[in-house]
Amino acid sequence: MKVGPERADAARNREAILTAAAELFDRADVETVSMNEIAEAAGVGKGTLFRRFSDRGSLIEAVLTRRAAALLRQEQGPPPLGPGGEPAEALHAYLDGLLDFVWANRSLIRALEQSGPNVFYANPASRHWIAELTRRLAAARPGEDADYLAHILYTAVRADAVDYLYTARGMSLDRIRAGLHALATPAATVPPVAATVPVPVPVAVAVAVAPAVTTAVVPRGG
Amino acid sequence: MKVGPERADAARNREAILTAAAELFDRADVETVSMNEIAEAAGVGKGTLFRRFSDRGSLIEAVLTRRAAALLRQEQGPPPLGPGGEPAEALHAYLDGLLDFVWANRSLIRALEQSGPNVFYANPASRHWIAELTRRLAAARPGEDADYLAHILYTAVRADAVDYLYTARGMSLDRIRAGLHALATPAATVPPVAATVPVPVPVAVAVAVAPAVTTAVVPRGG
DNA sequence: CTACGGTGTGGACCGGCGGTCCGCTTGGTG
DNA sequence: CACCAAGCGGACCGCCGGTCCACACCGTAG
Repeated sequence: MKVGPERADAARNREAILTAAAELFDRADVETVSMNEIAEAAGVGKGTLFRRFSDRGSLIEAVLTRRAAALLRQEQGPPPLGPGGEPAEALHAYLDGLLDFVWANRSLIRALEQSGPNVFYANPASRHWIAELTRRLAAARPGEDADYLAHILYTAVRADAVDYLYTARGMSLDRIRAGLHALATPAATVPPVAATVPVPVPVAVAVAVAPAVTTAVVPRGG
Repeated sequence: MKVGPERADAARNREAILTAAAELFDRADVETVSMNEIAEAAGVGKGTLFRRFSDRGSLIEAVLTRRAAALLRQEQGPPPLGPGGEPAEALHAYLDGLLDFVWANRSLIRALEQSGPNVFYANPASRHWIAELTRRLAAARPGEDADYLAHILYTAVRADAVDYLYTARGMSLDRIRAGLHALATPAATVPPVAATVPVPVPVAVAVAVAPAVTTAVVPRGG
């Protein structure tokens, strides 16, 4: 397993592939985008495509990981999204960040969800987010089953679920957000819940689709 | 479009296909079961298979619909699962029924979830269950966003989610059930929630996998 | 019981998929 | 510049879901 420097053409092709894949996946209906198309759009051969990304799933994961980087960076920034601050607020800010991320990347995430059993829950980014949710829930709602609740909250922001609620059921993103926050609010302190949008919606993350950016993919001599 | 009686051999083959498919799907990893295999296992040609079930998704749906019949029948029985009775109890009994059904048929439901975008939410049985959940939630928790909550509760019993919690996270079915009930409990009346299993677990449905049963498919020589 | 029409059958066949292979090209190095 | 491994690309593979059609067999009319 060579981890060393990548040849210039290889790095260039990796970029081309990731960019082309991201664009095609965003266009629509990820299921219908074939590896052939991606290779062609990226201007590389199929062999090259599969040399960089061993299979379909790992390509999708790579595209998504890059998108997730923005969110992960913010997690290490200042509160409320970053560590520290009041537990309940930290939890709600986190949920907002997650929902915004999912919303911005929903078609891609749907692709990931479809790409194999359990990859949605089992992939590293998800595990990180669930763990973080669990931590914040445990802080905000001691005495409850934080682990279970974290999984449910994370399930509640699954791309296909959110997409279905929005597209097929006509729920606004704000309504979904409000519901999510209500779900996360400790039973003890929950107000009557005004069924509208009482939540602050603070940080909002704004990962958006992002123009890919590269920022030194091959650090090499790190 | 002939809707009348099916020829004897056609009916026999339909049964054979449904039975074989159900068995293969239950064996493991639904994604890996091909239509070819099903046809072979059922002892029919591929043409026959596709004549009865226009595509993969509709075959899966047909198998599942048959399984769901048991649950739907109980819904029209006596309370708490059937109509009438105290709202909160009706809601919890319903969730139990749903969870048990999902548990008993999880591999099949996972197949359905994978068979296309939104088919999990959009198929008739799901819509029915979600609507029923909404009704019971609205009765048990007036003033809240019952529609959203119903979808979240239904999402919380998605086969892959439950399966992941059980298999990968080692949560017992009882723990999952307890979490589900806590989620459904109105904020106002929720006790400290003992993180263990305080729920009654009343009706339990017991749909199980059911040995398919045929009930006189090929009368012929009566 | 026989003749017959059309529904039902089955497996060869199809286009395209994800993935592999390998002879040729090209970037990096001394 | 010479060298050669890393990289490349597209022909190729096995198999998938799905289609097609010559033929079989069911059910009925006589």
